[in-house]
Amino acid sequence: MAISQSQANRAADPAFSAHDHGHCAGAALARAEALLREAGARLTPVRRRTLEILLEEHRALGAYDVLQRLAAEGFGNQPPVAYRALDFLVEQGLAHRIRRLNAFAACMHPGQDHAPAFLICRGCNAVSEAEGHSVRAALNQAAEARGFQIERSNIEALGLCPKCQAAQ
Amino acid sequence: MAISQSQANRAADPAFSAHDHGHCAGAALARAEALLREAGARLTPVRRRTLEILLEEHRALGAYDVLQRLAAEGFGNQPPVAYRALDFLVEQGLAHRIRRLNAFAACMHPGQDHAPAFLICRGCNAVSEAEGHSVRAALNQAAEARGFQIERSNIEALGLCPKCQAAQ
DNA sequence: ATATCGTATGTAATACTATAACAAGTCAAG
DNA sequence: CTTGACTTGTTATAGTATTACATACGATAT
Repeated sequence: MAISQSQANRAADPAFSAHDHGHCAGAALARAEALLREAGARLTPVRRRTLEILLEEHRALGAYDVLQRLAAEGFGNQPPVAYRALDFLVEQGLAHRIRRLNAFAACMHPGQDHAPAFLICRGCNAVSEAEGHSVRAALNQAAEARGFQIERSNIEALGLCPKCQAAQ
Repeated sequence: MAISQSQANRAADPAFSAHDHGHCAGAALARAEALLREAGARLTPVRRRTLEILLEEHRALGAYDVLQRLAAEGFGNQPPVAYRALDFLVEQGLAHRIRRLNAFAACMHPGQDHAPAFLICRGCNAVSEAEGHSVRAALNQAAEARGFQIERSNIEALGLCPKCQAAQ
């Protein structure tokens, strides 16, 4: 058989494999617009452009990377310009902060109540937003056993994606 | 009954409740010494003092907080002094980096192969190193399903500890 | 239309976190 | 007692994030 067992069993992960990214990013942007309309929040030009920049790749970008892009396109070039747009997107659930990288990544499942576990490839810098409900559940249980009330959490893993493992 | 159900079922968490901290910290320090001897690494004065400082409380300290303490005690007062000691402790498994806080906390279970899930109280700043093997297992499974190979991970939750919930 | 109020943007200044690079000192093995 | 690995100290700089304030925009109510 030509396909290995691990590949056969593997869920397709857009972050780690070729896919129609135009569709992927476009859909996320469309959903974002709808969500904001519903929430009564404004997707202003800086915010929209910031989200588009994050959506370009399945990677996390530092605030200053984003700022540089924004400034080159005529927006302000001081840190708060980027931080405000990024913080807004995070608050609205349209982006995530990747603490291990001091960086931000577009949310791939905006609107869906999801529990992202981030898989960060140190080979190609791709960031996958893995479905982590089971991880979250285990974390909730551990917290509950101690009477701790979780408000926010971050679950991140660093390692190698399938492609970069093969490239070794 | 005087004790609530949640309290009765609750595992005692040293980070969130009164305990013999002298013993708690002393034991961790003793284990650290033994581990380093075994590993052939040196617990120099700066390193030892850094670990002691972290062990004073169940809290995470920023590198510059530690540096200030060290400098006041006659050690160097430039950032690398603190970062080097802290990085050493983290490498040796005697301390953990809390990414959400850009800070460091002493490991409460040095030597034991554990999978810490950090519970960070935003009320009192206490940091508990919860046992997270089940969390880690769930994360491993999510990663494996995507063919991702985890090398390091960080699992952190922000919220309120039992005391601070009551204090609300 | 236009006055008003909350929100958003732009900028300057600064605070906080982290690393690179090099010199000098320490310690154990040979 | 010398070598070589490691540790510490210092200078300088890079990278990340926030505070404070001024200006501009946009929806709403006159």
